[in-house]
Parts: sequence; C-alpha cells; structure tokens
Amino acid sequence: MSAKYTEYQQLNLPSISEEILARWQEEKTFEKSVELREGKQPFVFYEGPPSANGLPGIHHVISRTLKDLVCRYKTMQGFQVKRKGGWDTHGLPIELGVEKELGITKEDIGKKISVEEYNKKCREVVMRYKDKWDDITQKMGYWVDLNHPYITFENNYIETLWWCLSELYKKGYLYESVSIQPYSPAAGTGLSSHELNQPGTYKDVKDTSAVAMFRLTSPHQTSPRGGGFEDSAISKIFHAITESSQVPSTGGDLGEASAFILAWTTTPWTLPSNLGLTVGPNIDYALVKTFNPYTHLPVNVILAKALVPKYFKPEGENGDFEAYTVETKLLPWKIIAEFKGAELEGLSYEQLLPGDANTLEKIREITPGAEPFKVILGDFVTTEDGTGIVHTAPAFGADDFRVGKKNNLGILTLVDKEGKFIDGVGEFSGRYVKNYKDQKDYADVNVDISVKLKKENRAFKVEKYEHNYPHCWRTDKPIIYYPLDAWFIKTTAVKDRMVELNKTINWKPAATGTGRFGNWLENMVDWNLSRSRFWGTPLPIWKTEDGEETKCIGSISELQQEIKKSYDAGFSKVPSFGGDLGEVDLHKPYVDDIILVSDAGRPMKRVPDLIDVWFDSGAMPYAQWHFPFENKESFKESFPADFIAEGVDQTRGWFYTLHALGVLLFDSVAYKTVVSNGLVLDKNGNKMSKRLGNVVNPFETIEQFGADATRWYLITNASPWDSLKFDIEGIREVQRKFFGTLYNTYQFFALYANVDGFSFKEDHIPVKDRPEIDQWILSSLNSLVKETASQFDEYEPTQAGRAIEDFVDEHLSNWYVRLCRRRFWKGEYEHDKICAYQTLYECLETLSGLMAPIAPFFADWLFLNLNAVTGRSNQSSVHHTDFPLAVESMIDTDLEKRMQLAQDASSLILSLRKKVNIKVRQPLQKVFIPALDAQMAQRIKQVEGIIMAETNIKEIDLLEADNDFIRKKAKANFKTLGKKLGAKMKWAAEQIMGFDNATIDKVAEGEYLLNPGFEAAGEEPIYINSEDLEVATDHIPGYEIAAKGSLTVALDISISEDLKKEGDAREFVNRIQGIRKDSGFNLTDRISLTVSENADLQPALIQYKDYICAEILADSLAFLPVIPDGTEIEVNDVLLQVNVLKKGK
RNA sequence: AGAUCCGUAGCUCAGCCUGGUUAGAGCACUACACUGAUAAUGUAGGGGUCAGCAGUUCAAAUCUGCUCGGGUCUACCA
Repeated sequence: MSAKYTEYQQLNLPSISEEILARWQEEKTFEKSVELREGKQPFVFYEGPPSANGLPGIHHVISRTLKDLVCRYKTMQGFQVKRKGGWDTHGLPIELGVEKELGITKEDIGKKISVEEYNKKCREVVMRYKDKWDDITQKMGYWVDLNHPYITFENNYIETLWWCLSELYKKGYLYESVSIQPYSPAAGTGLSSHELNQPGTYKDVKDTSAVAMFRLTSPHQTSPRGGGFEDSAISKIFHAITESSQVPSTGGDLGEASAFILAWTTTPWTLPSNLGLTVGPNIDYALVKTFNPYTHLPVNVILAKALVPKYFKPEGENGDFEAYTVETKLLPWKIIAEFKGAELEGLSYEQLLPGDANTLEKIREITPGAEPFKVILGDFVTTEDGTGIVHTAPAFGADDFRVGKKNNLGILTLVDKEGKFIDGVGEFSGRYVKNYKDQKDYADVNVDISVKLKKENRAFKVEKYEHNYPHCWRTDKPIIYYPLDAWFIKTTAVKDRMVELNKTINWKPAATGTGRFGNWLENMVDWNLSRSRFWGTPLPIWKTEDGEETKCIGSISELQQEIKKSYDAGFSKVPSFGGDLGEVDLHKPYVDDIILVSDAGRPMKRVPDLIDVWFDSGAMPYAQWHFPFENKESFKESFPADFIAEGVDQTRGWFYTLHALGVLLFDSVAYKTVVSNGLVLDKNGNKMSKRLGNVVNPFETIEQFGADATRWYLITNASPWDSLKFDIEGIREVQRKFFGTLYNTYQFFALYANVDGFSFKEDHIPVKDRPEIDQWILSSLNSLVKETASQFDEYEPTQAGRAIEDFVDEHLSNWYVRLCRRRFWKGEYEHDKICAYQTLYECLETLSGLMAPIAPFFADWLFLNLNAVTGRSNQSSVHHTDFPLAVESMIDTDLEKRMQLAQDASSLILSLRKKVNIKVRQPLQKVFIPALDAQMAQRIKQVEGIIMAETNIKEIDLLEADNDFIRKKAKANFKTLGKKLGAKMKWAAEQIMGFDNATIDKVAEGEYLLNPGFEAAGEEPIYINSEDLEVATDHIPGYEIAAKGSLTVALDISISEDLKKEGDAREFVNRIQGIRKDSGFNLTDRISLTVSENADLQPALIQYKDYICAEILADSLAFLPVIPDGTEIEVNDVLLQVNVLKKGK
C-alpha cells in the first residue's frame, strides 16, 4: 500500500490505457474475472465471429464495445460470463480475395490451379489479419477468450455442422429441388444473395420493354372450367365482342378481331419460354375495344381496369371507331366487358412465339402431362405497373416457377447457361439475350423480338423502360434468373414456431424484432443451402447416379464406417479416409473423392455443393463446443444465450440463422436478448467505404484518444441502434468534458488528501453525522447508482453513460467540489474535513465501479489509484468488484430537491451580481426570497447557508407567503384546468392572468368560483383551487429581481463601508494567493508579507488582518513605506507594492 | 417496390410513450467575469416555420394520416 495518491501532470488517456492494459496482461485480470465467479450463475454470451481476412474498422469497435460492456456489467453483478471468441473462416469474400490475389476467376479453379492448392491458399489467407484483430481487441479493451476460439474450418467444427445437417435430414427438413436463382451468364456461375447485395450491383438501366398480346383461343377451342359454357368468361368475352362489332355470333374463330390478353415484360427474351399468364384473383379486368397502334387493326384487349388510363387517353373513350385511320393520333377505345381475375382462370391462349423447341410435345417431353398456355391465378400480381397480367416463364422467375409448378404449366429453358438461345427458337437461336461477350456489333435480341411482335400484331406497346436491375458485380453484366439444382432446409415447416418463439426474445430496439425480423419471418422461404464454390463446409450428402438413394453423413466415424462398407463392396479404393494417422480434411477436394455404397449396393457420389456460410455461424452454439461429440455439459450450460449483439445488418443474417437452427434442432430460441447496433457513418452521414476514403482507422483513433474516450463517445453519443455519425471532434469533447472533469476531481482530491494524509483509516462516519452537502451528494450518488443499474439492466448503456456524465459534471464537480473546496484546504484535519474526504472518496470509488463497463481502463486506473492508498477493497481490479449497490436509506429526494433550489437561487443571485457588476468577492448584505408556501420556506431555510456561502451574501430574508410586500402573479395550470374546462380554457386563462394578490390568496384558501354570473349566462359553475394555479412573484418594489419558475430572488445591492472593507480584504487575499501560486509555493508553505503603506486600503487590511493571514498562511503582515523589489498588485483600483517571502528557507 | 429507423439551433443530441403556458442541453460563436481543480469554470447574448401538409383537440414538437428527404435491410418484381 502506498502512502500517497498518485498525482499527475496532466490527463493522458492513451497512456492510462497502456498502463492498465499492461497490468491486465501481467495479472491475467480477464481470466481472473471469470475464475472469480466460478460456481456462480452463468450469463451466456455468444460472440458473432468476425472474419479475419479483412481489417477491423471503427464499426467493429462499437459493436464490440456494446458486447464488452454488457459482459463486464454482468460479471460485476456476480454472474460468470465466459466469452469464447470465434473466427468465421469460410465463404465467398475469402474466395474472391484469393482469386483476385492469384489473378484468376472461378472458371480457372480446377484448371489453372487445383482445388487442393486453391483451398490451401484460402486456408492461409483466412487468418491473415488475425494479429491486427487481436491487437484491436486488446487495445479497445474487449475481453474475449482469444486463446480457445472456435474456428469454422476446423474438423471439429465441421463435424458438428454435419451432425446438425444429418439431424435435419432425419427430420425430413433437408430436400433437393430446382430453384430459380440469380445467375450470371457472363461469369457462368450462380450468384449468392450476398454477391447480389454488393454495393453497385443494382443499377438503373434502360431496357426494351414490350406489352405483348396473347390471343385467346375461340370458345370451341377452350374447355371452360366446370359449369355451363354460357356462364364462362370466354363466352362473356365473345358475346361482348360480337355485339360491339356487329359480327355475327358464330362461336367461330374471330381471327385478329379476337380478344388479346396484354402482358408486359422488361425481358422480351423470356417470351418464347412463356407458358402462362398470371392474373390477380381480386383484381378487376376490362375488355377494351380499340385498335393496335402499330398495325392499326381493330383489336379487343384485356388488362387491369385500374391500368386502362395508362394506355388510353380519356379523350379517346367512346371515340369514333368508324373514322379511325392510320393517321389518327388519338386511339378510340371503349370498355365492353369487365370481370374479376378469378373469372379468367383457365382461359387458353395461342402460343406467342412458337418454334421447334417449344412445341407442346417438347414441353410434355420435359414435363409429362403439362398443360401450358392458360390463364392462372397468383397473389403476387399487382396493378402497380405493366398491365396487371404477368407474363409467366417458369424458368426465369421465382414467382413464375412457383405458380407454374402449382398449375402444371411445365417449364421451358430456351436459353442456355452461356446466355444464348438454344436451337429451335427460330431466327433467334444462337443469339445472346444480353451482350455478354462484349460484341461490338451486338444487336439487342429484345428489340428484334419486339419488332417481330409489332409486325405480327402481337405487340401493343414497345418502349424503353428504366428500372433497377441486378448485375453481376464481377463482370458488370446483367444477371438473369435461371433454374439451378439446390438443397434446401424446409424452414417454412417451423415458421409458426419461429414466429411464436421470436415473441419471447427481448429485442433492442423492440421494433427490429417485431418489424424487420418479424416481417422477415412472416414472409419466410425455405433456406437455400447450396453454394457451388470451393472453400466451405461440404454438404455431407451422397447420392446414387439416378438420385434415387441418398445418404447424409453426420460424423467422421460414420463416414469411416461407410467408407469401410464401400471398400468391402469394391467401390472405395481405400478402406478408410485420411490414411492411417486419421488426418482427415473434410474439405474439397478430398471429400469429393469418396465413393460410398448405397443400401441397395450401388455407388454413391457426394453432391458437389458447399453449404451457405451462414449455416456455419448459425450453428456456432453447438459447433463451438463440438457438440454432441464432446463438451455436452458446456453446451447444456450455454444454450440458449442470454445475450448477443451485432450490427443491424445481421438481422436477416446471423440473428436469423441462429434462430432458425435453434428452433429446427432444439425447438428453442438460441438467444434471449439481442441488441442490434446501427451503422457507423462518417460525420456527414455517409456510409463509410474505402471508395469514398472516409473510413476511420480504429487504431489511430485509439492511439490518439485512448480506448475509454472512444468507447464512451460511441456509447453515449447515440443509442446503439441509431446510426452514429462519427466525428472525431466528439471524442475530443468527451475527453475534455467528461474524463477531464473527472480527472480534475481526482487530482483535486489527491492533492489535498496527500497533504492531510487521508487514507480512510478513520472509522467510516455515518452519513447522518455528515454535513448536509455531503448527505446531498451521497443521496445523488445513490440515485445515480440506481439509475445506472436499471439502465444497464434494460440494455440502455447510452442512458447509463449520460446519467454518469451528468452527475460528474453537474453535481460532483460543479457543485459539490466547488462548494466544498475550502473544506479540503482550510482548517485542521478533524471531523468536517474527514467527512469531506470520505464523501468525495466514496463518490470517486463508486464512480469507478459505475463507469467500469463503459470505460474499463480509466475506471480501473481510478480504482487502483484510490485503493492503493486505502486498501478498502481486497480486489486487484475494479472489474473484480461487485457493481455498486444503491443504498436506499441514503436517498433523500427532498434533500435533492432543496439542493436544486439552492443551485437555482445561487445561479439567480450570481446573474444579478453580474447585471449590476458587483464581483462575487465583494460581500453583500442581504437577499430577499419570497416563499410561496411553508414547504418552500422550510426548504430554503435548510439550504440558506449554502446559498450565502456560494454567493457571498450575509443574510437571506425569507418573505412569507402572506406578505403583501411582494406582488404575486398567477398563471393557469393548463394541465388540470384543461381537462375540466375544455373549450372555456382560453377564457379562464385570461381571467386568472388578471388575478391580484387577494384573489390568489382566496383561491389558495379553497374553492373559488371563477364565473359568478354563470346562472345568467346559462353556464355550469367553474370552481378552481390552488392546484389550478401556478403562482410566481411578479415584482418586489425597489429591488432588482430575477426569477426561475416559482423561485424569485431580490438582491440588496447597497455596499456599506464595512462590506467594502471586507471586499477589499478578500480581493487582497486573492492577489496574494496569485503570487503564491506564480511563485510555485507549496500549499503548505508559510510566508511573511510586507505591504506598502496606503491610506485607502490599510484600514481594511488591518481590520481583517487575522482573516487575511489565515487565508494566505502568513505568519506576519507588516506595512512599510517603501517595498524594495516589491511586486505591484492592484486591489479594487488601488495599486500596492507587496513582498511575499517563503519562510523556513 | 416493400419493411424499418430517422428528420428539433451551424454541429451532436434531449424532450415525443403519458398533448399543456415562453421547446431544452452540450459544442461552436460573441461579450464579460472568475482563478490554489485552471488546456477547467461562471454569467449573459445571438441562433429554431420542431422536414412539409392535413386531421383529431380548448390546446400538437408530442397523437393520426399523407407527402418529401436521408439511412439500413429485403426483393422474383412481370
């Protein structure tokens, strides 16, 4: 234990960080903080694994600060919080990085470089920046176990993933299906949603869009669904047409005068693959008689009624059909029939662009029994744009695929994987649907298709259409949606359960859980697991060539057994995987070489897919423990998590996959509380990106300002879930305002405590025996403890931090210390002084605990400095102590209120002094304060000493309530009266404004009738009482007054001869203190003083000699006619020569 | 396109849930003061159509609806 509190030259947060960090490392403070809670209730935290192949950014610092502070807080509360770190090591970003580095593309893998070498490279790169990450982790003070992290590429980890998959497989949640996925013909690869969400992939492009005309087949060619022919929509349509055009109703073929269904597309190249037209069941459709604007032939078209104005001008309605010619600009039109979408279901139409490849025979070859070319229903259809009827090509759209399957339309994929038409699509065969090959003379096939349609009377409108369309971020070419084989997890099977369990999760902010996440769950689709990449967890599914038999492997030993079987059956060349040493690598290409044997004795090959990396991280609760192969206990204790936190961008990422797997595998939530933090933007509100060059380097920031100021700023500036505009100036402010103030307070304490040798060795003085101001600051402190704890409990660290800030600034520094300064350096070391030391010590000590979660270094520094002298705690770090507990008995709200009164009164008096230009050092005799009621009088009496001392006033004259010296002013209490009076409120407010003292007093006595003439006016009587008034002092005759709310002060500004002398004496003291300080004297150095004789000041100095000598620690004060080598000082406009000599030299 | 968050002083944010009188704080700016905590502090001042419009109400920054602007996420959008 040291004898003295360490004093510092100036606040240096970075060096505090360094010093404390070194200590933590040396003493293994983190490890100890976990060990100390051995056997205590666990608080479970999951670390969302970062990927170490990129550098950490400032946004990592905020989410990790959040995680860290919660874990620290819970530890201090007595929980044991183990924090296993982790690394995300698979996935596309890593592969892409490697490709870039090697200068290759996906197609080169397996050709220019073997998969083995490629994966080896990935494995090397994965931990490239691990050092940097470890560095920032330590420097920012993030406590997480980096010595035993989980690493997603390790066999143990993968083995658990396989176990999870096989569990899902057993439950029937794993299935294979064709799905429509984003596909880049230019790159020849499917794209993940991740890739599609790279910045800049969605671009505004102008495409040729076409409204195509699908001719309905005649009634006799159509087989209406159920019911009589007469009731069907088709008959309605043909009746309407024949009637309106006076064509004899033969029921026969109307040729080009027939009805056409209009359907819009921005991708005309999908039209040859059209197999259906989808309408909305509840949408109103209209049959419009008009002309084709290109061919000028009379036609009848069907489209959504709501969209008719989009294609037809109002002036053309019921226009002159007879007069229409090629030159007519205005298209005449007329609605001749209307129907609901549901009525149209089942109608047949002529194929738009028939060819050899899309004949009915071909279609049925692919999909036996398919029934294409009919109108079907779909709930995704809107009337937002297009025609309200969706051209449906099942191969090229997910919705199309779904409804196509449901309605047995079949499927046509007339475009190959290179993005060109296959043979049998007429003149379009062999042409690329978009310019994928950068051909200079590329002619847009979409335009040609449109032209063909125009010529054939099959296009109603062709125009350039600007829309937002996804592009392959690598080739910059538009993607298409294309059918690909994939494996899925049937998450939709447990959708209801996921929704239900989600309601039990504590989301911060709540809106993310109900809104963003809730909506996402409601609209959930099955989880597409397949990725056709190389570096990732292989899908452990083996399949026979015909796909009839599959096996899902759930562990390495199971795999070995199966290999043995296969070896015995003669398929596998080796009896086991990985040779004698059991050194297996569960990655490609090794697993792909394994051939297993099916139950029926046929060879099986592995499905070449990898799984979505999100599965890796979503399964971390199990895989981090290598469950169920090991650590069953550890897993049981740590599932589900009490708390997780990540960026809000993880809502549909990690938060989702954790939840999905928790529900699928264990019918449980995976976490009980989740905090999602917002983005970190630059100071102008732009997203940080390397491209804009506005990224903040967290290393530099922490180096410059220390971790504490950075953390404090990040946490207190905005709620974690609001996006944060990061401004370095903000950190500077935190450093100065908060840490600077707290540091000064500590310095102040240390300075005097060292002088007096205070080391808390005296008995603890009961709070009730301490002065009122001590009781007050301790009351505020305990209120703060309560507030802070409850905010931390609610996962509102921002509020907690702000409360601490307010306390330090407003209460501790600018009131308690300011008022109590003298108590620390004046007088003997006895009761009052010890009270002051104990009180200030307790404040600082408690603060170190309260702030420890957010500012761990500074808090520990403060704690250690204090504890080094007193040894009050037997812990070697604040992080090992218990979080401060509020002592209810020390909270005195009335005391806090009257201190507020004292602060307000002082502030008002100081402002009056300022107004009349009388400095605080000049004592004044009296201040009047009207007390509006007995309680207020009582309160002021209790704090009058404080007010007098603070403002240098000799007496406070309380003016009691019934004093007619002051004039009162009343205002209506809108809140109480408004409810009673309603519309008469305004009138009442005016009445009350005009009240005089007598009336106000009358109201205070009891019920007062506001409208005596109510009977004559035929109104209800209005009674008001004191509650309905807010009374303030309007005026005190003859005095300068100032007021705040109901508090008013009136200052007597006359300065008597005596007061003037006292003021001079104080001014003189002040000047001598200045000299002491400038001369570098110690606080305790005693001096002797000589002053030049002066008629103006001498009487004052003599009269207050004792006071002066006591203040400036002078043993003698002498007057001489001349002071050689004196210092000139100015005291209230009088010049003096003084000589200050340090004694004992 | 949908969902969601946000829009209050030059800047960063309170206040909004639970409507009430003159909308606050810090930073920055200006002036003055203070000075044994001093790279601090106090006092005063300028600075606001509370994004806009409409509605509910005696009363709207606050409640409701719409619009606009920004962020994020999601998206098969024809």
